[in-house]
Amino acid sequence: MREELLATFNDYFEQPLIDEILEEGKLMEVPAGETIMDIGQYIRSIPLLLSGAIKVLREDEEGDELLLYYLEQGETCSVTMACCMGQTKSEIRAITETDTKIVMVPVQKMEEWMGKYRGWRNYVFESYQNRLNELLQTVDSIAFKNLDQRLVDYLKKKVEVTNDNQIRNTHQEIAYDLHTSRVVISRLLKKLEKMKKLELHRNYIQIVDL
Amino acid sequence: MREELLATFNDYFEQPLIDEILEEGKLMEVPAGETIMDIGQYIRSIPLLLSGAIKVLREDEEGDELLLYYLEQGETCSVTMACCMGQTKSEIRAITETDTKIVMVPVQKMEEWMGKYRGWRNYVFESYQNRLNELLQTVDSIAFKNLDQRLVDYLKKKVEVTNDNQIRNTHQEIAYDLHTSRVVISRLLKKLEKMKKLELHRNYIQIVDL
DNA sequence: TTAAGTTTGTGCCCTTTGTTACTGTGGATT
DNA sequence: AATCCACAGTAACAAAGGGCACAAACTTAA
Repeated sequence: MREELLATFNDYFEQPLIDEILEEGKLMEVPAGETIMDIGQYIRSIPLLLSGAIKVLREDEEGDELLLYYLEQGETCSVTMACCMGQTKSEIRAITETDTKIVMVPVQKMEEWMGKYRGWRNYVFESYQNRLNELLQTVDSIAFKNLDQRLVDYLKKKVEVTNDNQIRNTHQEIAYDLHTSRVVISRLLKKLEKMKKLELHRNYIQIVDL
Repeated sequence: MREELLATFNDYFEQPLIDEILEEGKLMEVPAGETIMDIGQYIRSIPLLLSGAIKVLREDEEGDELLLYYLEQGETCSVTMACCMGQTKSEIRAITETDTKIVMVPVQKMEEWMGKYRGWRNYVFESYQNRLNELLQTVDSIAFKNLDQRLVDYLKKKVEVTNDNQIRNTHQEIAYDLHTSRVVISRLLKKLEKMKKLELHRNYIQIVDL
């Protein structure tokens, strides 16, 4: 765990902080597809992502979903932090997109470190900034772009995050992430296939050139 | 200025911090409708809102707009903070919705105070949290709701923020905020009028019961 | 092998939202 | 009074996206 922590966070965190994280944090290895945080849950620790990717999504009262953004190596979930600090229930759901390694840090420590370590403060700050910017991107996407473009962006991001040119999802799953219907996604994917940007197969999509 | 600062921020800030703000901050009185921050600008100070309301909006490349949220008394713009800290250009535009009083604090001070004052640190964090939550609301709104509901929400919020049951805007202005066209807004407003929820007049809308 | 379930393709129609174009109206200007 | 102009109302049409139904293809289990 020490090596992985250093590899990912050495640039941000001072040595004593690394030591404290090693002492207080709990390492978790989570396979892809697990829900590690759900809407309405109370949260007592925040995740530092050592490797892999986590997708963060929002749900409304009727159970309709929407992908907000992915967390990648070295990142943490500011929305979760916000919930921790405010002692409120989680506003989001987090699902591992790939196999991941996560260090879970208890909330009390995170508050303590805020006063104690400059590196931690900067990191937390930077996280908030990144999350705000990602959310702005998300807003842009749903407000200003049409579904064709959103789908292409989604596929690109997926390739980047999973580091795999084959997207192993059903059309229905993609539809959930983009908050639309399976039929619509099938239609748009077919259009992209005709444009030679990808090839459709059963249970996976081969990305050619987006 | 001292009284206004105390009235708004006394619960958050310790006395020496208040004194520093008085010393370093610049008081601005801005009439309604002024752009106090624009997309692409570099930002060297962050605003603390003493009274009034500011609307914060996003714009895409084609100049299409979308209202993100309002800032009210005691709040500050975290997106602006994020830009300051990251030394990047503003991602948003801020326009005074009503007449406002604002204290502008230079960025360097704000960073200095982060280490020095617990109250400031908490305030800044809480601001980020509020902004994140507001943005999530915005995402919900545009992702999950249809225009009818978004318009009603918009009008409600406007009444709350301006503290006035008459909304003094043209249909075109409302259309810009919701990123749609004037014709569509006129249509929906007419529908709401038929439902006795409001009365349409030239240049203003009388809210009856939303 | 047969049956059942999952995934994808597609046609048809509906709703929501956006666009264009034209009309009317009240206020301001000359 | 004549003119101009910003604002609002409305009809007609277009486009994007969603819903339903059904077929086809493939997978898994019995």
